[in-house]
Formats: sequence, C-alpha cells, structure tokens
Amino acid sequence: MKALTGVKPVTIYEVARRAGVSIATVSRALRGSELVAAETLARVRAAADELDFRPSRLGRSLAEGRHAANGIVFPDLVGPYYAEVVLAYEEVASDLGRSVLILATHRRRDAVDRVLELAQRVDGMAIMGNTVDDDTVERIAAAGIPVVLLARPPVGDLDTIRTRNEETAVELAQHIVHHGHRRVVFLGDPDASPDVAGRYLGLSRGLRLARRARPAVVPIELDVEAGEAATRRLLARQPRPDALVCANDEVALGAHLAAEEAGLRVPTDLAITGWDDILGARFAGLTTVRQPMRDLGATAARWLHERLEDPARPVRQQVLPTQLVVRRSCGIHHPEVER
Amino acid sequence: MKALTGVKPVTIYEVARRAGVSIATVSRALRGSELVAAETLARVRAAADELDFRPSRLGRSLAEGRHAANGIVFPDLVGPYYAEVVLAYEEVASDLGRSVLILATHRRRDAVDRVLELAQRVDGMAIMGNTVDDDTVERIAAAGIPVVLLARPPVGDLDTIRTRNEETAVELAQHIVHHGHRRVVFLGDPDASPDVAGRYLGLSRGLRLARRARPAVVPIELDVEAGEAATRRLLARQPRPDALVCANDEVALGAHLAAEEAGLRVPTDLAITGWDDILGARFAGLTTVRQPMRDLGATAARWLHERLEDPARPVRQQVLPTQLVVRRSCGIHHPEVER
DNA sequence: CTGAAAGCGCTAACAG
DNA sequence: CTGTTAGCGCTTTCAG
Repeated sequence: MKALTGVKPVTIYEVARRAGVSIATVSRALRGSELVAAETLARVRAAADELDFRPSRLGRSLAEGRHAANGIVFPDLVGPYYAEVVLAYEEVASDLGRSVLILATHRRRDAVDRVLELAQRVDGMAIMGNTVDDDTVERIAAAGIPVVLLARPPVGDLDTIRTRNEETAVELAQHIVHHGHRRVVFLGDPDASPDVAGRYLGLSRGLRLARRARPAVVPIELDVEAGEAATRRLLARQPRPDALVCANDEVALGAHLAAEEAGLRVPTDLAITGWDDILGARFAGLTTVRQPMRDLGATAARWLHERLEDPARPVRQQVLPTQLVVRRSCGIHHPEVER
Repeated sequence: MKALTGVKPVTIYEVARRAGVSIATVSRALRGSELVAAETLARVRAAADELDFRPSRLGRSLAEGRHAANGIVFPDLVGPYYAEVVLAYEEVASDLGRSVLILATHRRRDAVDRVLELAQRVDGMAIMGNTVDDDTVERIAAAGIPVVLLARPPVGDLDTIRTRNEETAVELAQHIVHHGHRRVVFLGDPDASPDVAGRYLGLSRGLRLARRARPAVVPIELDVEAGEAATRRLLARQPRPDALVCANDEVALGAHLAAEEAGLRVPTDLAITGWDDILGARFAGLTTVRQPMRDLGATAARWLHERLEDPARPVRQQVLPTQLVVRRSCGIHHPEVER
C-alpha cells in the first residue's frame, strides 16, 4: 500500500509520528541497529513503507560527514578508451555502495575549478592523465580527499596506476625496424599527456638502440580527422615516411584513410601502428598495443575504497602490463601474426 | 598566500570570525549579494582566500533544497554508443553548472534500488532504454524528480527523446531486398530494448511490404562475441541465410569475423548490416545506420535543465532522425555508396 | 548594511 | 530499549 506522497519528500519526522516513536528510533530501526525491540522495528518499518520513506541523502551525509560517492576526472570520453575505464570504475564503485560522479575536463581553462567543486561532493576521486596540474592534485589531497592517479606519473605519495608505455613502445620500435622501415614519423603530441610522452620516448629509445634516426614528431589531436589530415600532408613530402607510429588507434585509422586515398598500400608502401587496440583496429588489420583499460578503472575504484576504509594503509603504485598486438599493418613476415 | 588547512575543512564560521563579521554576511558576500558594503566584501573575500575556504556542498544543498546535480541511467557503457550519449550529457550539464552522477544498471536485479538511491542525490535525471521498468520511472517522477526518457517509449507525460528506428529499418529492408537477398535473419533480441524492438519491427514491416518472408530472429547479446558465435551457427545450417541484419555494429562485426572464418565473402555470399555507425563499421565497409548519439545526450541535459528552471513548461517528445549509411556489406551496385 | 536565529533531514552521543 | 538533544555547514527570513 504505497501512498502517493506528491512532491514534498517524506521526512523521518513523519515516519516517527506515524509509528508513534522518536526520530532516533526510526533512524536506528531503519539502519538495522540492535537496539530496537522487534515489535517497534515492525511498526517503524510499516510506517516507513506506507509513507514510501527514503532517507534524505543530504541529511544523512551531512550528519555522517561522508558522501558515499566517488569522483572520476578524465580528459574526454571520445573513443572507447576512457569509456572503458569509466565504466569499470563505476561498476566496482557501485558494487561497493558508492555513487559515482564524472567530470570531463576537455581542455577547459576552468577545469581546476570544476575539479575542486567535484572534490566537495565526493569522499575520494580518481584523476586521469592530462586533466589538471600536479598542484591541483596536491591541493585536493592536502584537503584530505583521497586521490588515486590514473595514467599519470605519481605526485607526492599518492596511489598511482599506470599502464606500461615506454617499454612496449621500445618493443614496437624494434618490430618496425625489423620490418625494414627507416623513415619513421610519430603522430601525436608528447606534451599532450603522460601516456603519449611515454610512447614517444619508448619509440625514440627503441630506434636509437637500433641505430636509427630519431623519429620526426607531428603533434596532433588524437582523433581520426587529425590523423587523416596529418598523413595527407606527410605523404605529399619527399621522401615519404615509410612508417607512421600513431599515438592511438583513432589517429592510425585516420592515417589509413589518407594512405588509401593517396593510393598507397599498407603495409607495402607505408607501415602504420596504433595504440589501444580498439575494435576498429582489428578490422583494419592494425598493429597496435593492447591496454588493460577495464583493469585500470576497476583497480582505481577498489584502491580508493580501501584507502577510504583505512587511510593509513601503505601507498601503492602499479604499472599494468600492455601487449603488442601484431597484425598486418607493419608487414606480414612476422611469425606471431594475429588475426 | 594559501594556508594549508590540513584535513579539517574550513567552515563559514572561521571565515566569519577572521573577517570579524557574522556567517550571514560571509554567505551574502561570497554569493554576490547586493546587500554587502564594499569594504566588508573585501574583508570577507580576503579572509576566505587566506583560509582557502570552499563552502560545503552538503550544507549548501541542504539549505537550498537542491543538489545542483543531474543523474543519467544507462544499461551499460560498452561500445561507443552509450559513451557518446553520456559524454554529451556531461558536457552540457557541466556547462550549466550541474554535476553529473552516472549509473549503469547492467542487468542487476537491484537496479531499481540503485536508481532510487540515485534519485536521492540529484535534482533530475535521464533514464535510458532498457534499464528500469515504467513503474519505477513513474515512481521517481511522482516523487517530484524531473525525468527525461532517452531511447525508450514515453511513460506518462514525461519528456522523451528517441531516435528513429522503425522507419529507417524499413528503408534498410528495402535496400536489402533491392540487392536480391531473400533469406534474411535478424540478430538481436527485440525484447532486450525498445531500440532493438523498433529495428526488428521496421525490418519485418519492410520485408512484408516487399512481400518477403518474415525474418527469423536470433535473440543474442549485442557484442562481437555473440554475433560471431550466432553467425557461426547460422552458417552451418542449410539453406544458409543470405542476409544478416544485426541489431548493432558490434554484432555485425562479429558476424563478419564468422563469415570470413567460414570462407564466405561479404557481400557476395552473405550480406551483413549493422546499426550505430561506430568507427569500426567504416573500416569494415559495413552498411549501417547512423544515429545522432551526441544530440541525444546533449538534448537530454538541456531539457532537464529547462524543466528544472520551469517545472510547468510543456512536455516535449522528440524523435531524432537517423540515416542509412550504405557501404559495401550489402552489395555494391547501389548508387549512393559511401566510402 | 548586518547579525541573530531558525531551519534543511539525519545521526549519534547521552540520559533514562 | 527509547527519547532528547546537539550538531553537521549553509541559506534565509526577520529584526535592527
């Protein structure tokens, strides 16, 4: 028997009155305290049900001094990459009984303010890659909000989870060299995010180890259009590059488009590699690097929860493994070709 | 000159004491009330700055009776589809000064409870497709929380935004018939979501109009693996279907994989279509239907804001157009082939 | 212009 | 076991 209560929320007072007890008893009864007589408990429950009472989250949070909510800050949500991270984060957090607030910073200049505002609404938050500067991170942490850093270098003594960029990029470089490519260009902006920086560094190091020239870098956005446009420009130059190492798969797919348009064949005329292993990469036969994105998000949520439970626990920093996925966009003579 | 305040949040009382005024004056000053002397204003500002004061969101919300936050409920975030919707929603909501809480229901049986909990934290929310039943939606709306429905049929007199499914599916059916395909199978579960139901209905209707047999339906999950497995099974049957209409692109890409594995050529031996036009579709040459996903999310956020501003404004229901994107997975004789 | 004080809805001592 | 009461931090009358 649910009473339609209209637009005025039912408060604990009304339940108390209806059950003929005090609000303290209602509170106890509804949150499963031992200190309530069975019969009282039943009366309170009945009253609450009849009124369809749901305790105000605000009142409760204010009294408890906690939000039971987590935040996550990421640069954007285009492409499957961040979506996966955020989803896994939400899934774990939700199962742990915490709501999740999201904030995409894009490159708004008021990103810092928005993050600070977010910090007012959560008990802890995950902060990804290229969103806000270290000062802001430290400021939030100093305010007592647990923070876990995602895909960015450690700041202070904060929990940090990253994926392996540089080492796998070295491996990728070797793979490229192995296929005889010489004029290598990196498409992506190392200054744009720690991830991209690591990938560029690894590529450079790998090429250096193989005594090849340092790669040229074309700092662009990480989307299909930018990859396509940049490649179009590059292919007009002489000599043409013979390998494009792209900072992510979207760029690589854009490069593919431009190559096709120019009548070039991949990998014969031009090798292309990506990063992330999004769904499209598989269908384009793109050699790329697979990242455990769901792990990133899930671990962040779990760690945050554990730190909230025990603020004194030791700091953790982890680098998740990534994996070179060899398909055909680099050359086809390689043994471990994957479909 | 920022004072490190440690872990105890600065309250309005401390600012008031430091500025030598009452908390009421601090409140007024900081929220830009006219009723504060210029000199007082300056003193309060200085004190707040020195203490790095940020008003407690909880205190404020409780007093104001509003959260300045919106929720969005969706079934999942796998695949680019929902991610795009959510991102656009966040972007608009954030610009309107509202935080956003997300909730993925997956198919948890406690989805209703979680949505109800979410309702306690927001001023309004968007509810997508196949998440919770109409009763729950009405219950939330009845509690005075503005709701906008996304990609699901209207419930009561709530604002609703959908994309055109049935009509475009009819068009798709005609396209398929036009290419001479006869044994058409629909991959997807019409009971799984209103969107899928609409697509199936349109396909059936289109085939009927062309006097073709009603399509068989294989109710599966909407991911690559399910599409691949189902197609593998279908291709083992005699006679083989000659056209697979998939409820989304992931399924279609999975079907592609299975066809390839079976040594069949698309579209010669088997036509395949998808829905959503994700990035991978383009590279697989998949004929599909493009949906304005960002519009969906952005419009939802905007409408919600407008309704919050003016609860009495007229209800709106809108169906956003979708567009058949013809590539090569159905046959190549069509005039309007797109790259 | 400014301060005092009454809530907002709930939790958690503290007394019985 | 149960009720009283003091906050949690802020906004907003209501009086000066």
